Amino acid sequence: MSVDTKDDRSQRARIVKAAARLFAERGYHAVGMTELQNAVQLGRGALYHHIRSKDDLLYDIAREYITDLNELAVTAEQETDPRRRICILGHHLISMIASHQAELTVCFREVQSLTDTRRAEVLALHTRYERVWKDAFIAGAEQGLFRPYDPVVLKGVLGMYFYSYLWMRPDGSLGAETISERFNEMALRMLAIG
Amino acid sequence: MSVDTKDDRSQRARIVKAAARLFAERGYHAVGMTELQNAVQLGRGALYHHIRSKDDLLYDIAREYITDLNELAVTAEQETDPRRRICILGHHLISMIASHQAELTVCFREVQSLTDTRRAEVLALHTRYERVWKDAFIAGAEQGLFRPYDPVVLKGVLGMYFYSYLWMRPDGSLGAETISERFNEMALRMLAIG
DNA sequence: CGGACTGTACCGATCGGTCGGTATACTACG
DNA sequence: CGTAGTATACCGACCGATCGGTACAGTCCG
Repeated sequence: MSVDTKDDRSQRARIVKAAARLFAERGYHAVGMTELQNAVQLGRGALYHHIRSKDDLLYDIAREYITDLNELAVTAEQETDPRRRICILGHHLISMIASHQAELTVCFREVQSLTDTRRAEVLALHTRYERVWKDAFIAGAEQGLFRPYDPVVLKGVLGMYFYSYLWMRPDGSLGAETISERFNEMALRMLAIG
Repeated sequence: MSVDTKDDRSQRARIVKAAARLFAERGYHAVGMTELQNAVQLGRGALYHHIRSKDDLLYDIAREYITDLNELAVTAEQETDPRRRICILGHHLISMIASHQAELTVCFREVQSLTDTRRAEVLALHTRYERVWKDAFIAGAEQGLFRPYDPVVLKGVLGMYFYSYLWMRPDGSLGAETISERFNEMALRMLAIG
């Protein structure tokens, strides 16, 4: 595994990464394959040697990162204390956004550009992820720790976290740790009784 | 002024409305002028008799609604109590999203598709709007009503409100009044001291 | 040699936008 | 009155450019 490895996998990874950045910056439909080919310094034929289609690129990005989020969520579900579970979920979410902002932006914002069946599949993964949060809210309510479950509260809390992909800056003065700590504290305030 | 008025202004309004809906549903670059012309049942020439360009359409929508939001914000600034000012801002914002969801979606999500100068202009209006919220947070902090001003709290609160354009449904069981009341209550919790 | 990798020339389709021309209604003028 | 003139609203054919994707020949390397 030398640094100048040029095998298929690493080239493909380069392409996917560049595509995620471009799609996040300007939107899937606004980015042409010529732009992508220039970004990775490859000819048209070489580009299509590594990928099947533009849509596949979007699909791979959108599916991979919501899947990762779901896998992290599964580990969070092992935490029995609803308050701590919320904090773990929040921490994972903000960390993912901070470390893969472009990919998560594509994952959240460009789902609509997928073909119908693929969009449905990816949206199901999004729903599953939200479900984990919802379950934590309900568990906390049943244990008398949180206010009774309210979908508006769920949407409000998720909005606070999700929206961060739009303003967070990797080189910003605010680190992911700081943000997730404050957001977690605010989420618990929103859920508190009384 | 009969109901079947076909003058320039009303036709143009029909076009802008249809464009906002299409842009919100599928994204600016994904919508072709042929689609728009079919949506308003007009030929290509007639369409361009009423508008100058596709970009102008996007510009008009994005600028008009963030301007409206700013105008409402100005009236909110007359309220001296920071807590009530927040509630007024939240109420206006949620009401606007509920009553003009497609237009606000375009206003928030499709700014990136504007040309550079226009995007800068519209983003400045967004910044101005956020500034009104920020000022309310700072005023509350100075009066000892809110925690010290924290940009993360500001982003969190705004995220909660803004994100609603993605999930709110005009025919949903949740009315704009319910949502804004709960969001306002949560915003005040987030800002409370201690 | 053979196969992985690459660049280039090219494909049909579609893009946003323009063109010349038509139908209709209102106004002006003899 | 009739009719010529003007403005508005509209149509559909058409424009050059660009779209995503393919064909194919050449190169490099084990």
